[in-house]
Amino acid sequence: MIVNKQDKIKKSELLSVPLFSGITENELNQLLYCCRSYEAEYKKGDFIILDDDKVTYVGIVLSGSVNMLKNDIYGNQTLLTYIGPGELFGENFAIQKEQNANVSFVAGQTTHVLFMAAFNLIHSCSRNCTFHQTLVQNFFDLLGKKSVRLMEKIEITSKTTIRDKILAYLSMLSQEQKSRYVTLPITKSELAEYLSVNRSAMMRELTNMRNDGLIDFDKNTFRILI
Amino acid sequence: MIVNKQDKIKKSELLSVPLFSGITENELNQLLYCCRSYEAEYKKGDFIILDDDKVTYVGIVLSGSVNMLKNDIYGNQTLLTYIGPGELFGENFAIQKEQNANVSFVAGQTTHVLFMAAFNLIHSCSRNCTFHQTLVQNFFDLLGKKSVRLMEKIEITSKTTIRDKILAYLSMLSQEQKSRYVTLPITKSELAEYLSVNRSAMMRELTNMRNDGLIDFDKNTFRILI
DNA sequence: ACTTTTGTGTTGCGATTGCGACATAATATT
DNA sequence: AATATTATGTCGCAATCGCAACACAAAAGT
Repeated sequence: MIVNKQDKIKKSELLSVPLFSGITENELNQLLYCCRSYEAEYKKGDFIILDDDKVTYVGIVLSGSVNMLKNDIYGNQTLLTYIGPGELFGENFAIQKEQNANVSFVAGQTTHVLFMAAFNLIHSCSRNCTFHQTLVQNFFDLLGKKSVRLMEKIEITSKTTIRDKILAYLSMLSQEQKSRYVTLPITKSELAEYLSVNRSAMMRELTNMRNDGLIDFDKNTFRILI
Repeated sequence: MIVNKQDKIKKSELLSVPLFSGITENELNQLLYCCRSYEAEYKKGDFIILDDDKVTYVGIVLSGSVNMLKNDIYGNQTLLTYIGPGELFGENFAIQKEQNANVSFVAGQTTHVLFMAAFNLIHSCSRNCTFHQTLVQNFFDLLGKKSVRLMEKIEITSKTTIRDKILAYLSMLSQEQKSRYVTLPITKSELAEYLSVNRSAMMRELTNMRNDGLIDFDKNTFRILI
C-alpha cells in the first residue's frame, strides 16, 4: 500500500484508475477541470463527508481504503462493504436525496481520495467532450462491481454457521488475490463485524477450524487447506 | 396487481414507468425503436434469460415481480432481492462479462417485462436524441434504488436474532407501504429464505412474537404493534 | 373432481452462537 | 519512554437456532 506524500498524485497514476480507462492524458485534464475535481487525504477513522450542499461529489479511492457503514435508528452499525483503490463510493446520489439511508464513509487507514462532481461526470458538458461515452461506460462498469460487492457480502452472510461464513469469505479473498495464501484487508474485529457474527464466537471458530486442519493463520495471513 | 392480457401494454402506461419519467410520448416511440425493445410475459417460476449473445438487454418489470437469485458452487441458493413494478433488473451487464456472478432471475408470479438494449439506452445514438440526458439520469437513480435494496437486505440480515430480523423487515415494509398494516409481497417460506433463517425457526419466532404482543398476523397480512 | 405439489404451522433435541468477563499483545498518542 | 487505546485470544454459561419429522391447508395441474 503506497501512500502518496505529495499534495497531488501524478497524472500518469490517475490514468491507471479504472474509471479513466480509455481516456487520454489530454482528455483527463479537461475532465478534471470539468468535474471540479480535487484531492484529499484522510487518516484511519476519519469520516468522509460527501455532501457539499449544492454539488454532489463521488469519491475515487486512489490509495488506502474506505469502509461503508450503515447506522440504523437504534444506533447499531453494519459494515456494508469496504472500498479499495480504484473503486468508487458515494455514487448513489439518488439515495441521499430520496430517503435517509444513513450511510457513512470512514477511512480504514491512511487514504487518498479524488473527488469529482457527479453530475458533470455523467452528463455531457457544453463542449460535448468526446470522452463522455467512455466515461459513462466505465462508470456503469464500476457500479456493477459495487453491486457485485454487496451481493458477495449477502452470499457470505447468508451462510448459516460461522464456519461456513468464514470459508465463504476466505474463498472470495482467495479468488481476488489468486492464491491460497491470503491477507486480510481488514482487522479480525472488522471481519467479525462484516460477517455479522460475535467477535469472540468467530475467534473460537477460527481456532476450531485450525484444529480441524481446515485453515492455518498467523496475524492477518491465512492459508486455506481446503 | 394488474396483469395485462394484451400483447402490448399501452404507451400511456409506459410513460408512468420511472425510467421514462420526463420523457414525452413522441420521444418514447423513438426510444423504444432505438433500443430494440420488446415485451414478454412470464408465469410464476419461469426463468428469465437476459443474454442474447450479441446484445445485452435490461428488463423493466411492468407488472408482477421478479426474484433475483444467486447460486453458489455448492448449489445453495440465496434470494438476493425481489424486483417490483417499475424497477430494473439485469442492468449489470458488466458483471456477466467480467466474472460469472451466477445470478438468475425467476418470475415470482405472472409477470410482464419490457426489454431494452442496455448499450443503446445509455449511449447517445447517431441522431443524438435529446432525451438521453434525462434517460441516463433516470437510469442512475434506479441503479441507486437497486443498491438501496441490497443494502436493506444486508441491514436486515445483519441482525443477530430472528426476532430482530423480522422486526427490521416489517419496519422496512411499513415504511414502503406507509402503514402499520402490511402485506407480504412474498410467501412466508420465501421470507425465511430472504432473512437467511430456518423456516420453522422463523415460524416459531413469529408465534412467540404474537404471544408477546409485538405483532399480529393473518395469512399474509401483518400488523405491527411496536 | 382428483392428484400432486407447494406452503403453513408445531414440537423436541442437540449444536451453535452470543454474551460477558478477563488477560495479554499490538498500536497510537503524548 | 510512558500511557492510553485498540486489537487479539480464551472460556463458561445460557439463549437461540437449525434440523428433522410430522400433520394439515392451499394452490396448481390433470
